[in-house]
Parts: sequence; C-alpha cells; structure tokens
Amino acid sequence: MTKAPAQDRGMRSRDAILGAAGELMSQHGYAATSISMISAACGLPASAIYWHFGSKDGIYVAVLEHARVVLLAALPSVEVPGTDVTQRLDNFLQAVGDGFQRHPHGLKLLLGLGMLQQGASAAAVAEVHHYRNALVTWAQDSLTVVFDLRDRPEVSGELARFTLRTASGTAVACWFEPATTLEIEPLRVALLALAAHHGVPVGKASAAGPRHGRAANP
Amino acid sequence: MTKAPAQDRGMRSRDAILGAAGELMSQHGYAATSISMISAACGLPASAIYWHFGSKDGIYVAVLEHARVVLLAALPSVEVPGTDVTQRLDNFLQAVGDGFQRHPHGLKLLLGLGMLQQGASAAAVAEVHHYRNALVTWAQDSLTVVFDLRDRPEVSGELARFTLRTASGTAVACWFEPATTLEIEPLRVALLALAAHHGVPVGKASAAGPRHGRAANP
DNA sequence: GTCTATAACCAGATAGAC
DNA sequence: GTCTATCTGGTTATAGAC
Repeated sequence: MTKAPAQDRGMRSRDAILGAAGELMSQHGYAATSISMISAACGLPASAIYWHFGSKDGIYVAVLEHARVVLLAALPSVEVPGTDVTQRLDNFLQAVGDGFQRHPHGLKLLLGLGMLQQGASAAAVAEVHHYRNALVTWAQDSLTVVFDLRDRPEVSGELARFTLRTASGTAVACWFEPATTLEIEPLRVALLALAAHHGVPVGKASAAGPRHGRAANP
Repeated sequence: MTKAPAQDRGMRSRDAILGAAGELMSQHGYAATSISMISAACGLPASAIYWHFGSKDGIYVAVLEHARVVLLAALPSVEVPGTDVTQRLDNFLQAVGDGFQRHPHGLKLLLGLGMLQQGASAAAVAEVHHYRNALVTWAQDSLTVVFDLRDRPEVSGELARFTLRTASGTAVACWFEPATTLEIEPLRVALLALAAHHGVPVGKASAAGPRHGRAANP
C-alpha cells in the first residue's frame, strides 16, 4: 500500500484546482478565467491542471458537475412536509431561498459562462443543460407536491419555470448589487395567484400573509 | 466642403463596427469577443476599430450606450393610456413584451458580459449601471402610473424589481432554449396579486383574464 | 480615415526530468 | 503526480505610409 498517500495527495490537488476554478469562473465567467489565474489561485502549476482535467473545457465541465451535485444534494427531496398548501409552499420557498443563499456559485456558473452559442465543446454544453434540467425537474416535482398537481403537469411546469426565472433574474440583479437577496414574499404571492388563476384550490384566495394598508376592494 | 464625404464614410464605418461588435458581444460575451472577430465581421482592419474607439473597453462602452439609447427610445414614454388599471397594465405589459422581443440585444449585453466584478474599466462599469438604472426607472415610473402609486414608491419599486427580474430570468432561459418568449400572462397575474397584496385597489380581485378549470374556492 | 505591418504580450497546451 | 521549461498561436495595441 505505498500508493495510498500519492492517491490522497492527487485527490487533494484535484479538489484544490476544482475549488479555485469554480470560484474564479463564477466570478469572471468562463472566457475571462485563464489557466494561469487558476494556477496562481491554487498554487499548483498549469501542467498539474492539465494532468487532472485535460483541457480548459474539461475543468469547466468538472466544475459545473461538482456544483450541480452539491446543490442538488443540499436541496431537500421532493417530499415537502406540511398539511395544507400554505405550509407546504412555505417549506418549498424556504428550500429555494436557502439553496439560493448558501450556494450562490451554481446559478452564477450557469449565467457567467457566455459559452453556449458556439465555440463550446459538446460535453460542456451537455453538462450545462444537464444542470439546468436538474433544477427544473426538482422545482416541478416539488411544486407538484405543494399544490397537488399530479394530473396537471402543464400547471406545475409553468409554476416551476416562473420560480426559476425569478431566481435567475435575482441572480442577475445580485451581481449588479451584491446585497440583493431572493425575496420569497413576492414569489409566494405570485405563485399562489398563478395557481389560483389556473383553478387550483389554494388555502385562502390568492394572497397569503398578513395584509397591510387598505383592503383591495373597499 | 471637401470633408463631408470623409466624415460620412467615417460615420458609416463607425456604425458598421458598432453593429458587428454589438452582435458578437451579445452572443459570446465581452471576454470571448476579440478585436479580430469584430474586424472580420465588419470587414475593417483592427486599426480602424482602435482609431474609432480607442480600446476594447471603449467599444464595449459605446455598444452598451447605443443599445441603451435604442431600447429606451423604443419604450413608450411614461404616460400609459387607459382608463382603468387592467387596461393600463395591459398596455404596460405589451410595451415590456415588445421591448423584450424586438430588442433582444439589450439584456443579453447586460448579462453576457461577465466583466463586472473586477478587471473592467470604471467607464464600462458606470455604463452598465447607467443602463440598468434607466430600465428600472422606466419600469417604476410606468407602474406608478398603472397602479396610481405616486404616494407609495416602495410598492412601485417592488413591482418594478419583480418585473425586471422576470424579464432577466426569461432572457437567461432564452439562451438555453432560444425559442423561449416572455410570457406576459403569468406576469400580469403576479403583478395584480402583488399590488392587491399591498392593499392597492385593482380592478377585479387578484386575477384578470378568463378563468378556466375549477374555481379557486368552491 | 483607412490601410499594412508589427511590436509586446499572454493564452492554451505539451515534453520530459524527477 | 508534480515540477520546470517551452512551443505555438492568438491577443491587444501601435507605427507609419497613403
């Protein structure tokens, strides 16, 4: 067993490269992140990076895959506890907010790449879509449970798309003003109204939470 | 008047460069767009580009400024015609949808840059924020008229942010699946519900448009 | 204002000793 | 697995003729 330490050192180097590359690529985007930047950030020479990942595309694919696995592992599984719609929706929204806040890299990686249209390897494009599809599926499955939509996939699909677009748009805003957070309150109101608009029974009318100010219809 | 033709030719070259650069940068992002790509696309040598714009940052600033001016000129001015809330909201949403559909470059430029955090010139960062602020202001002013929110700027601000985040998120989705369009129907429902949630009087309850399927509260 | 030619540099990627 | 050294090509940017 003389090779165990070597394997270990290799793994740790690999992780260091992956971490540095993820950080840099989520900040600067794929094209603006160079091998030498990654090398400087993790302390290893450029050749070590190529030994582990083969190419710049290879690093990107690995970074994205890693981010996907981490994020999906952090998102609670589809069984959203709660007895009524409002409660299950709260749990879902909290999961979305937590994922957004604690794993900011994910969406920024998907956004900050700028390498979709062309010039990208097939593997990178495939992984990008894989990542995105995993998020869509998670959201749709969760919302199906929240609103009990097993027989109305088009509604759960619309709600999932709406949720993800709000999150994506917030991620964009976040990078103009870093203090931005995902406001789940407006999202809750919007999802409830959308569900009601499609005739889905929701707890109380369209808007949950305490109303303040004048009533809607005096 | 011997210099008029020369001025004219210079202007046309400038426009050609600006057009090609805008196209390429909105597709590939700032970092992935090189001077030689722009040169090849517009047929002029690289030195002409530098003569007109001075640097790569200079081109980017000019492209962004041009996109901002064009987009804002295309958006209807704040006076949203219509007698009741629903009608004014429809007009606003149509303006948003039209702007989104007919000027896809704008948002993609803002998104596809990946050059915000660092490494960008002060002028470029300033122009990016200028662009974004112009959009936010337009949306907030319009929504103030739509919902008559002169004395409740925090509500119009929230509605404007929500609208822009939906649009931004859709722009992101658009570049995963190019067929994606801005769905104004869910946005309408969401905005009405949000306004009602804040006690703003809206025409009929929370959801406009024809209801289909079961009623919300049997 | 527009061109050709080129300087100075940095990118991604590889070879081979250890 | 990790290092030093290097190759090739593309990058931004400039010089100077026209």
